[in-house]
Amino acid sequence: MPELFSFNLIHSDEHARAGAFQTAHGLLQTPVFAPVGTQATVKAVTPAQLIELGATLVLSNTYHLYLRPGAELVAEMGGLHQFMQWQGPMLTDSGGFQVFSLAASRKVDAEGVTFKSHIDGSQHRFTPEKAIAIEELLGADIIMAFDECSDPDDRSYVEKSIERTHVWAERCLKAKTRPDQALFGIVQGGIYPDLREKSARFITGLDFPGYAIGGLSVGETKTQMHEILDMVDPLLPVNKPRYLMGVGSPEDLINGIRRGVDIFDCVLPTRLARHASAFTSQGRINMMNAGFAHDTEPIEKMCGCYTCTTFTRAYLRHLIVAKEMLASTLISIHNLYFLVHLVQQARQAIMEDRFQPFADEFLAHYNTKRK
RNA sequence: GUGCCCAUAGUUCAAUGGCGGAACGCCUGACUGUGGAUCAGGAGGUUGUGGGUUCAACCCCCACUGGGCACC
Repeated sequence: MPELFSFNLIHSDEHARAGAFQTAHGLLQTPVFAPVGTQATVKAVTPAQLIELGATLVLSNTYHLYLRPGAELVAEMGGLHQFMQWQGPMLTDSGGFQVFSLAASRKVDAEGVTFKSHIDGSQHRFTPEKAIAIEELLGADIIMAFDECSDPDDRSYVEKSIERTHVWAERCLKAKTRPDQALFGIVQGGIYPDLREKSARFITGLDFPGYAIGGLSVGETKTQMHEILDMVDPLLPVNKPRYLMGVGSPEDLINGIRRGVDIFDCVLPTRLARHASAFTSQGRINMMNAGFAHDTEPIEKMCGCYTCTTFTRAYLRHLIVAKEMLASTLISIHNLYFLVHLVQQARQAIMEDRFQPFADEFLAHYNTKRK
């Protein structure tokens, strides 16, 4: 068994990488897409279904689990793996993003963030030390540093924000005590290349077993995202995994892998599924559309997922219109399978030195909505 | 059989003589380190039918059709 947290870069095809990251719950083949299970569940999907559709890494969330049911309770139940019955590699976000995107109100200072719960309005405070303590109680294999994800467009704020994030990163490292969890540092800097470079140099100067790129896919354009990824890529060490947080769409995964990203997570496939939108190789389709009422085809003909090998579009549309919860489950299974397999195919293409044509062909057929 | 009431968008209802609206539903779209939340846009009307009064009728009058209630 490889040393814990070792990253074996198995093969590269230009910037695209195929690797393997050793966690306490198994060897993680990269690139990899992680379904998001915010509240210790990937919404509408059971762990058995996650395994069947090919998921290998699941993300869960510090902010939510701290508020409900409480990190101590999860620890009492034997930790997050045992609690939610996911025995594979798991990752927890630090709560940095959620404090900024969900909390009713918040006050940031040099030491941490005071915020109000979106559930009951109660007041709480996260510091780097507190976030790490919670993540240690939860017990995921990869834990994230407590960072500030600010408005990517506000330069003067981003300047102050990355300074805070950098100090907090050091404090997270110092606060960490468990040897079986890999703490990843997070590069911030909004849409500003010079700030991204500054952040990347600082964060990679600290000894993390992996690095994340945060603060993207929060409203910037695709072009801006690609620019940042292109310039951050050479600043990150080749022998450690890179995690692009919160991304993404099928085209974002391909474009991220092309720029050296190893790990992705995103709520998109499951959220879209709950709103009846399904991925296909041609682009997204809305399964609620009246045109599918009599459609005897599966969502996608060549798809090997449980949903596509079993059910028609007409049936799925019926479930959606009737507001049956099975609709969410079946489309979630399809969307997750689609992304997990897209990334697995990308990995295979990298191994065989044909990633660029693979990526070009996929992007040529996939109808992208957002530019 | 007699009397009274009612009939407006797919549905439930507004509009009382002066440009026919709302809610829900329906049809589209959005959603990126998750609020199964939500948001945005669109279509939809010979105002039950036929007459009449009026410059002008969903609105007033008459008949008819259909529905409801009460009494025989």
